[in-house]
Amino acid sequence: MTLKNKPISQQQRHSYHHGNLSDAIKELAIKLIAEHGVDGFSIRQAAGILGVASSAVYRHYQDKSALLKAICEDGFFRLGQQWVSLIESGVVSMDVTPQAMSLARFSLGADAYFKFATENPVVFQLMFGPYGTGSQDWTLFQTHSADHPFAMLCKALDELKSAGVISEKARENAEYLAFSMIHGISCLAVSGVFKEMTRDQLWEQLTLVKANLISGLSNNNLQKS
Amino acid sequence: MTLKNKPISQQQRHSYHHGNLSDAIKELAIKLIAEHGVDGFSIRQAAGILGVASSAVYRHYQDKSALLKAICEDGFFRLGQQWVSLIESGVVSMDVTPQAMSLARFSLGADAYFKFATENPVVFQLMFGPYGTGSQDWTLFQTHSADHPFAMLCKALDELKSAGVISEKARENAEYLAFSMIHGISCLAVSGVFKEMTRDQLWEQLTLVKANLISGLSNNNLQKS
DNA sequence: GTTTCAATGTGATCAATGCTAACATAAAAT
DNA sequence: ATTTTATGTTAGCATTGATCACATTGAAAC
Repeated sequence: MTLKNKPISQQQRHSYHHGNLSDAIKELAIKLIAEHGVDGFSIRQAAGILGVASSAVYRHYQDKSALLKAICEDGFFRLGQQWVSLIESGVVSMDVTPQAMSLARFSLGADAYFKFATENPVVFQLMFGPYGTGSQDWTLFQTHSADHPFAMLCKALDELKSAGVISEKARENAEYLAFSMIHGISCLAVSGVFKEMTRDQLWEQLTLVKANLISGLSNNNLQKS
Repeated sequence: MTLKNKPISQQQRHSYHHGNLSDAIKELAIKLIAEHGVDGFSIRQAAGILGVASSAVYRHYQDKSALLKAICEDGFFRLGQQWVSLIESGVVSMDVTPQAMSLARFSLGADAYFKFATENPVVFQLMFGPYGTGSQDWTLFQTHSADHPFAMLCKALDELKSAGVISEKARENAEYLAFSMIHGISCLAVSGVFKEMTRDQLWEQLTLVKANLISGLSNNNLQKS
């Protein structure tokens, strides 16, 4: 996602060059996929809506899967951003214990993840589908960069350990455990399984998951099956 | 999935009628999707491999999405079957407490879910994708039937409650909590996020999830965030 | 046993799609 | 001003999903 941010142009362009086709097609693709599903989406149709020849798209993306993968990359980036911004926006009262602080920050991070998933269902599903983490070249889920969602989760868990909420032993291997749970509820919320729940009921389920996770981690009796 | 089970015929048929096209195309579709992705799969190619005109497929499925949905239906059915069979195969020693018994049965159920997902990644991803739970007509995830995976999960939780492993309060709303966790780990295992883990490491993660879930549920301190 | 008919498979065909190639234009670099 | 690079256009090919009229089969009805 570059910095130029022209909105999807209702106003038709009159110049030969579109000006921001690379971003515009990603934005439009998300909208169209939401309406007609991922394989109801065609580059030709999207290009037509943008008033551009379909072949122009191939100047920006090698093929259809490259376009979808780019959307996934944006998704991971935005998810990371929102995780940070929600955590930082939440730290207003300063007279809290380190324990409560680390818990609140962990909770807000999970909220950000869940919020992103439910507000961007198309992108979220793409991110963990064949064009995202399922794709061959493994650049999307590199956890090394500090602003990656997974790295943030690890950091939140570290804080819980430092604050003494969870033990050192519980901290080990807690990453994938916590990730599984937060991802699981987000996944189901987006998949249609929770179709009949209200928004509030969905968030209530997330609350249960978070509470259960922390409770289990602080108990630290992780005996084998 | 009907009962006739001709294997994918290497031996070419010589009769005008294929005999079991309806099943054969489903079986082949799963194989081809595993190789070339869901939108690299074409009815024409599959029909060609089966030595049949592509139009013949449309005698059995209204369109491509109907075929994929049928695969999802089979998936839910088989998952239910395997859940039952794994549970029942595991109950050999009879001199155990009801607590241990209910725990073991719950654990085996979760194992069956995870096993199905990792052994049938294509079907599992389809099941919770646009053609499965994400499809419009809501027949796939009707939890009413007793042999449905979700119904079995509920039953396993009931047993935990009856055996006194978890409290009545913990039992409330535990369905979606437990489902989220078991589904979450299965989902990630299949999505490619855990690409670098060995099979044993994957199962270790599942063990952690199960332990954390039970631990949290038996603590029952589900305070709101 | 013949007839009838529903189930299943065939071949031709259409519009839409992914993608490429050769060419055109604008913007940027020199 | 000229050249180069980025971006867009038109035409076109091969493949696909889907439908049509027609062919073949097997089994039920007679």
